[in-house]
Amino acid sequence: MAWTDERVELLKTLWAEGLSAAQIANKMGGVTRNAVIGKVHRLGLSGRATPAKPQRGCGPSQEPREEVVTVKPQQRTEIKSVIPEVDTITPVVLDTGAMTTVATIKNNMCKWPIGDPAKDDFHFCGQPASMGKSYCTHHARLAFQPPQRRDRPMVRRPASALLEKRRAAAS
DNA sequence: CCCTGATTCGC
DNA sequence: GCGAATCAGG
Repeated sequence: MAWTDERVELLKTLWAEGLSAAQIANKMGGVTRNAVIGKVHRLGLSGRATPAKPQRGCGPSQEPREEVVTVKPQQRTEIKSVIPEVDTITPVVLDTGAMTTVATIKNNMCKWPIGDPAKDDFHFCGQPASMGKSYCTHHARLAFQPPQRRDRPMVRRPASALLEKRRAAAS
């Protein structure tokens, strides 16, 4: 599938529309999200309302986009009661929106570090973690990111036959 | 595990 | 120019 004038136009439209690369790819068909992203970059139109994108390394310039967000009085469910007894030491009972410090951390609590360990506001996630686990379900997936192919030094796709095969499968 | 965009670089 | 593989992150 080639990038015809029409397809490029559609791509730009959908991209401006706020659709993700995958969604665009699915909508257009014949292309993968990678193709879409690649094309988007080549067209020079990247990063629109893209959240979470602090540029590789450490982006120096960050748009001070200050927007007034409506504060929603999120009603918290009573999950606090789930937290079992606090045997042994730890007289500190900071829970109500407070933080879980190294002193209050329990075996069944997520040990995902939050904040700067050098600062005193450093604490842990503290969310319920599976028995024997160190993190909650959300942080566990971050901690155990599946090994993403590290055989080759970088990109190395020599077998063109394999490419054709994958292409066919994708199409 | 799902997902997002960003980047590299053989083709 | 293209886009798969990979990276980096939510």
